[in-house]
Amino acid sequence: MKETEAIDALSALSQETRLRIVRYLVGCGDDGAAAGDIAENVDAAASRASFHLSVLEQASMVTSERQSRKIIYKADIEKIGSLISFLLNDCCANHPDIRACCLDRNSEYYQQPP
Amino acid sequence: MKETEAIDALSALSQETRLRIVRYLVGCGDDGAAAGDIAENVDAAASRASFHLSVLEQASMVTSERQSRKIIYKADIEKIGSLISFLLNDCCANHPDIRACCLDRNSEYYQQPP
DNA sequence: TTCATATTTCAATTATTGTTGAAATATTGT
DNA sequence: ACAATATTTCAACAATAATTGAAATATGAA
Repeated sequence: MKETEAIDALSALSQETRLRIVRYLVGCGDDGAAAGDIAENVDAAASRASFHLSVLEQASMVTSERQSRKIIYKADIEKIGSLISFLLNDCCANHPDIRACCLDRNSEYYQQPP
Repeated sequence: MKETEAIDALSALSQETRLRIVRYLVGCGDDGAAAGDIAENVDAAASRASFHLSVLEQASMVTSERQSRKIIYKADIEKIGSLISFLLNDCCANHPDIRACCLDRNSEYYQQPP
């Protein structure tokens, strides 16, 4: 992920309504959710949700696809991961103390350091 | 880290000059760098660097302390880690695919999942 | 005290972002 | 074709953020 993409992504996530949308969509998993459903769940007018969804899509944090009348949005898990990777590696030079903060001791990926 | 703090942190990092400042300060490690040194290194006027440093400090991404004439800024490694934790855990519900993106296979903490 | 250095604060300006409701577009069912 | 549903686009406005250069503040040295 390039710096400009990362800035767009960070900027997209730095807004309450949009952060709520992402949280909701991550929870929806691969089913995603329709724009109207999202608007209702984050308690925003349709036009407002639509605007914020377009910002998130611009920043590649979500994808959209029309399914008959509805437009289904999904969190773009890989791109969100890339952003976190960017923060860890590019931006923070893979700093070991920053990395340590992020490891979840309950994750199956975690191993006590030697 | 609370949502409002996370939004402040994301917002602070979503700006080119500020991202450069953080990158530079992470590179400076525990020595930190003086405001003037930072301004020069990110190629910004003193007042502009000062403004952006205050935004970063507000958001707890950096700390400052006066050392005689100079004001030394340091990256707040722990808080930056908390932000990444927030993205991984709170915001993204500890989604395994997002977490996988972020784990560095060369890290001593990494273990192949069972 | 006076001067030089380091940094911040301020006001003015410009640029970007967010909100609202109404109108426009796209799709489906009758 | 018409009506109903789902969503986006638009224009107007309000709010926030960024840049600039000049002036103010703090520190240390002669």
